[in-house]
Amino acid sequence: MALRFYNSIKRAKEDFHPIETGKVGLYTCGPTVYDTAHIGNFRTFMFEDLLKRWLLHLGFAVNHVMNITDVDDKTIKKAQAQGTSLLKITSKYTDLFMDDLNWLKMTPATSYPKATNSIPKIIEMIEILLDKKFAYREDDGSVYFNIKSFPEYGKLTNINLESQKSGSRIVSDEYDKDSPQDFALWKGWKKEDGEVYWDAPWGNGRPGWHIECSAMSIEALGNHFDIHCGGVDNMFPHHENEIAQSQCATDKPFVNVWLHSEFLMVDGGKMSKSLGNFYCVSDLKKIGFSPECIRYQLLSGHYRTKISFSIDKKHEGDKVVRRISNFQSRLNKRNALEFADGLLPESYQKFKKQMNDDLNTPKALAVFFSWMKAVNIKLDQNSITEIELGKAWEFLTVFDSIFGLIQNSIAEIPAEVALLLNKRNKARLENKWNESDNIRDMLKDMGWIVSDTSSGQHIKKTN
RNA sequence: GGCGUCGUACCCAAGUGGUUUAAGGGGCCGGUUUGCAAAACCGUUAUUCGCCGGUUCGAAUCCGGCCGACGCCUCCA
Repeated sequence: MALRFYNSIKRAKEDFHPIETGKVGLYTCGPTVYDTAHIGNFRTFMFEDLLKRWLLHLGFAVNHVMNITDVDDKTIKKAQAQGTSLLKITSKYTDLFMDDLNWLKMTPATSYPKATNSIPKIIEMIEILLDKKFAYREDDGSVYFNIKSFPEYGKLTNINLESQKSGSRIVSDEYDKDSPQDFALWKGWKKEDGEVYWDAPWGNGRPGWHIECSAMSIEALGNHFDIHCGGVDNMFPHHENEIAQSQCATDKPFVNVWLHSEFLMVDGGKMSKSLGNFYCVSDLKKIGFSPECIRYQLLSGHYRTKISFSIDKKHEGDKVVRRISNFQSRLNKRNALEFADGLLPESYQKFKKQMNDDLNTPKALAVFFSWMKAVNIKLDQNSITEIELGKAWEFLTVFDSIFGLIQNSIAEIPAEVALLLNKRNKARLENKWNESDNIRDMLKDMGWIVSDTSSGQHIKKTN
């Protein structure tokens, strides 16, 4: 089955054809680094990572660009509140973001351009828009995009401007605009901005809310590229505005495929900073979540449906991760790797079909689990052939290169714990069950759970 | 007010007209294994898809109505 995606702007699934054969230009809206990202933010980044991993698996050369928005109202406000520089704030939260990405086993983007490094391109684009009369200047040095000049405005989100309710934003807006829905390309310098400004032909100031994504994506991927991703909340106005300013500036179609991931819900509502109902990676780490467990929770629902995140589901993810990891060690014990020669089992074709169908991860996982069960039965019955072992190893390897659920990091075991384990092992060999059980209790009090498996003692940290 | 999504077992979650007399995961229960415990492995678990009506030879899947949940329209993944 051909690779298909649900293209938001078409509101339908369509076959994917890259502009340049074998290559994909992928732009994913990155974080605004004013605070720690929460797990809802990472749902989107995880989806984008999955998309990239799948494209890579299919053999595409992917140029993945994720921007870092390091100047806007919030970053400036935060820097002022903390009495520090914008750079200090943004580099702190950029570092934290990268640490979290890494911990969650996300594969790095090809590049992470920063808004503050793209000012020349931003200015260049605004100048073009001014020249072409798509934009206009105001007395305070700001520049606005005139949305009435772009007939296609609203195409992505099916928005009819006349029917929109006048929101509070318009009332409270401190800038002058011809039409309330026009958006800022450039915000003229104000006292509150302090040191934060750049020179532009029409006056000092800083980029508006959306232009940086257009500038960075076009700079890195060209005027017209394949895929642009983000969360559904970015559709309006962010992506709508990107389309308007980009197409008016370049006279080219901007993006072929728009992919939007749904929200992560918590307690029946969307997880968000403003509602205060969010978990950060560090919160989850503290209560014992592994990256694999989080990956499972975020990837086990389809990216276009709302999924609920819950602490109660930790057990579910843990168990799945354990089963798959255990499956790997079962295969390992049979030296499956030695028989692997690139052949894949039939189930892989089903798996591929599901992934190709708009990244249907729930179905792909179902295919994988059914297959794993069948192989487990053969392993139990000792009726598996060497060819099958090799194929199993290959499929498991492919599977994990996409989902990243196998836990191979063995926790650091403190010396005192290792000592007790040794002691217990000795006792067991001498059938001293009382001593063995006592040591197990001691370890439990210290926060370690020991299990006796056919391959010896297995130790795991409790939460 | 405008635009849009969803309602499937105890929980999560696929399936959008017949190959589904509804995937997969968790939980529960049962079995295998085991010094014990845990883990692992296997099996069982919805005649039914929010409610009502309609279309059809045939509907969870299409249409209409009702009820309920959620999202966007304002910075937000």
